[in-house]
Amino acid sequence: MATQAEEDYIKAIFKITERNQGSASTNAIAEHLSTSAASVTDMIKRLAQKEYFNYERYKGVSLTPKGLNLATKLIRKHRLWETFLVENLNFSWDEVHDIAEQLEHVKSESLVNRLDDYLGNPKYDPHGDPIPNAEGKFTIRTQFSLMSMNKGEEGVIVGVKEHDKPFLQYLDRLGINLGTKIKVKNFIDFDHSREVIIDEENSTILSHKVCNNIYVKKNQFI
Amino acid sequence: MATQAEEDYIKAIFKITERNQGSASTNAIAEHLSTSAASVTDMIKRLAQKEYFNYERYKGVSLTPKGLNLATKLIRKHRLWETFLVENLNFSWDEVHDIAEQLEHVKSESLVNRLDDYLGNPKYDPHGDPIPNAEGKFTIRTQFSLMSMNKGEEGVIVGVKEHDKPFLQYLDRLGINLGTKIKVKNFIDFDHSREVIIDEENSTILSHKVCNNIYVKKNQFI
DNA sequence: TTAAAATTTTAGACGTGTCTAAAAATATTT
DNA sequence: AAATATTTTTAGACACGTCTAAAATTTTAA
Repeated sequence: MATQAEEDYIKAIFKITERNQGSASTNAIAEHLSTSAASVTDMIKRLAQKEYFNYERYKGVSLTPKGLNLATKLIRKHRLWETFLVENLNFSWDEVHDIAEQLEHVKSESLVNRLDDYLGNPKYDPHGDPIPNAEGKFTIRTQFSLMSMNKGEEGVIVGVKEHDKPFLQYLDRLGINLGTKIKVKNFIDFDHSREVIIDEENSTILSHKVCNNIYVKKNQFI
Repeated sequence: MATQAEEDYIKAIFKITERNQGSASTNAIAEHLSTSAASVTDMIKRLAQKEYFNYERYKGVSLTPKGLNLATKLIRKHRLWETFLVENLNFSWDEVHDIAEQLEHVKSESLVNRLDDYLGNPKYDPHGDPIPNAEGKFTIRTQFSLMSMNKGEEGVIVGVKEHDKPFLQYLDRLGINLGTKIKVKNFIDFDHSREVIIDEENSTILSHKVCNNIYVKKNQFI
């Protein structure tokens, strides 16, 4: 049974290799976990011995099937708890990360499966991220960054890339949530920002960085 | 912020001093936590320094107000989570202890308070134990052990002393739960067991030990 | 292609929480 | 009150997870 620290490493490597396919570098892991590269090397060696990682000196690490399996379970738990916190306990989407980070380490297969049922087997969490089912499979939705939309196009917000608290609070203030309708009104070439219309009402400017962090589903009618 | 291990010690001392008022002995703590007396001494010294305990060599330990405050919070969390597991996720009362033991270490004031509200601010958990409120106060009910009832008397089950899994499962098989009506039909003097009538239907024999572990409220009409 | 920069690993140390074996203190018996 | 038994503490060790400083390796730049 993996310790909490071990689980944190496994999740970190999952998150890192999720995007830049391949292997996670020592430095990337250290940054992700706010620890030193030396600690990461130590830990990696232990976990490689426990067969969670493929590891070769100076070459970074990737998850073995065993590691991937555990990572998926952790992601499942994390996202189900986030859903519970938002849907049932009325937390807002920027408050749930740290609590779910603790709850995901609670060990009980039946707990997570009953929670899943209690929530109605949701497919996406409050940030729009897919929730793996009990077999570890999850639904991938065709989604695009808001940046990739053309002038005049319309879409619905389905997720965010960063779960950074101030970022989510900023979106809240703009009235942007999952399910919010959004239309690109204008490109501002100078700084690559966009003028958008939110829910067919307010017009506002979203920076290049913000647009890159918002996922939309195009041409969807509610 | 107390670690998980520290919290376990604080709760153990609370539980021990709850009954035999006064102080908890090193050995009692060791047994409660399934560890060695030497480890307990080590740990006690650290925690006394952190002002959770009053401690004097060879004299046992008791909780300071600071320690009592933390213990009460842990009890509150434990019992609220047990209630959630039974009421919302349909666990039975013998399955919830180990899971709640993990959940009680999750640190978030707002989580526990929102959970409390979500559950409708329950006063008692699924074992009939009182749940401290946000201020640490809890309702003590006038309750008696089943053993103290006279022949012919009637009462309602309001709690159990031991939370031992096989014991709770045994009660389940007999149809005994919180709220179950029970009437003492006969004393069996030979072994101090009792013949009782459960919910005005089945008659059965309960041993001296079992009767001592069941709490009833007498003369209560539903 | 060699030097400089960045990354990664090793070495050695530390705090937490645990252990066993032995010593010290307390409690119980006789 | 002395001997014995029990409880508690100390001493010394170890695994986990962390750290800093220095060495080794790889990558980048000149």
